[in-house]
Amino acid sequence: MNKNTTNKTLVVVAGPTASGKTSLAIKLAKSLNTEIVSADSRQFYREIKIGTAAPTKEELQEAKHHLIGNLSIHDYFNVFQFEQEALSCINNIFESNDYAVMVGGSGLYLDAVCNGIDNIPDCPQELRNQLQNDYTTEGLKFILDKLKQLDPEYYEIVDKQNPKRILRALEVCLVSGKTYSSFRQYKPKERPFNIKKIGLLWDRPELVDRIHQRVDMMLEEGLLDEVKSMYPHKNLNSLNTVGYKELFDHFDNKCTFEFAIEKIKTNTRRYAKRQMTWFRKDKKIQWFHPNEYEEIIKFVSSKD
RNA sequence: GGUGCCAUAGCUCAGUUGGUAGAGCAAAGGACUGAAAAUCCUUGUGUCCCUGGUUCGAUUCCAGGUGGCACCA
Repeated sequence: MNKNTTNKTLVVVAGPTASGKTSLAIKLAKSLNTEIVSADSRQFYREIKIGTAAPTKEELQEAKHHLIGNLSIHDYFNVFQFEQEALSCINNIFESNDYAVMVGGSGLYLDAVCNGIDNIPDCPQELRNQLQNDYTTEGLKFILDKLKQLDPEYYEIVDKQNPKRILRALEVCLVSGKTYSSFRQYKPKERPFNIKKIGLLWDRPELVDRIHQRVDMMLEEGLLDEVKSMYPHKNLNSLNTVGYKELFDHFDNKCTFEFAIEKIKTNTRRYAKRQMTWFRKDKKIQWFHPNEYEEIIKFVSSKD
């Protein structure tokens, strides 16, 4: 199906945390009479609703959401799986609808759906643990040298101070017997639908204010209890998340409660900043102030 | 009221034997293909409280002011 002949449109709502994505997505879904697919790398864990600012019960009733609370913190999940599942949701919605709404703040996840992501092999946990162990005991240079050997091409361009990048490349080389570079095609996948991207833009001081208020609100809603109940699982990746890791430190007596809360605010501000760094690069995003709803609707329903 | 100590970056503070300054934190900018709310990189931020004095030159020494803290009345 050609892009120009389809009348299906995926409306993407992007923006930093606390920018009002959830409520805009619901408004759009209601007015377009359609459903929402979440692209949030934390809100699909059902145990951590408060700290991830997942849509509330009431919000979920206003519009049908997909990929919210559909996983447990113990489940393994990755971007490639996300691409498949999100696409399948979107296609289902398009069977009875011309529009679908996708909302989320995880840039990599949004891009996986909009542009596709290369099919690079996954890695068994044992090998991953072993490589991680190599890194902790032998150091960065050791794994870097290994990568130089296995994939000299990627070695040239890899961020040599970022162990995660190096370890991922290594595991792919070892699992596949091919170079990591050979999988990295970056060939955009054609999607059988139009994509319209909306970005929510605030002045920085306004956004910072909203972030602080939201953290305070989370506390009122019972964040502390939620984090407490997650404490036994604090080493899971799904809980390496702003709002949780800081309070785990407090429970471990590494800092006071007040300090942990300040740290949550700081880390949320930084997270928002990183999100903006990612989104700014995407020239297809049309930026709006969140109260420009008329303009947003006009943009969504415009022909091009 | 008296005495002592302090006043330097947004914050906490270091420093300059007199040649206009630097750490941590915060902040800003950036990278990013299966753990991405993760992980990683870069970069500053200044009437050195004010006024006068000494000096070629004062943020640094001296005096006075102002503000803060402590102690004594």
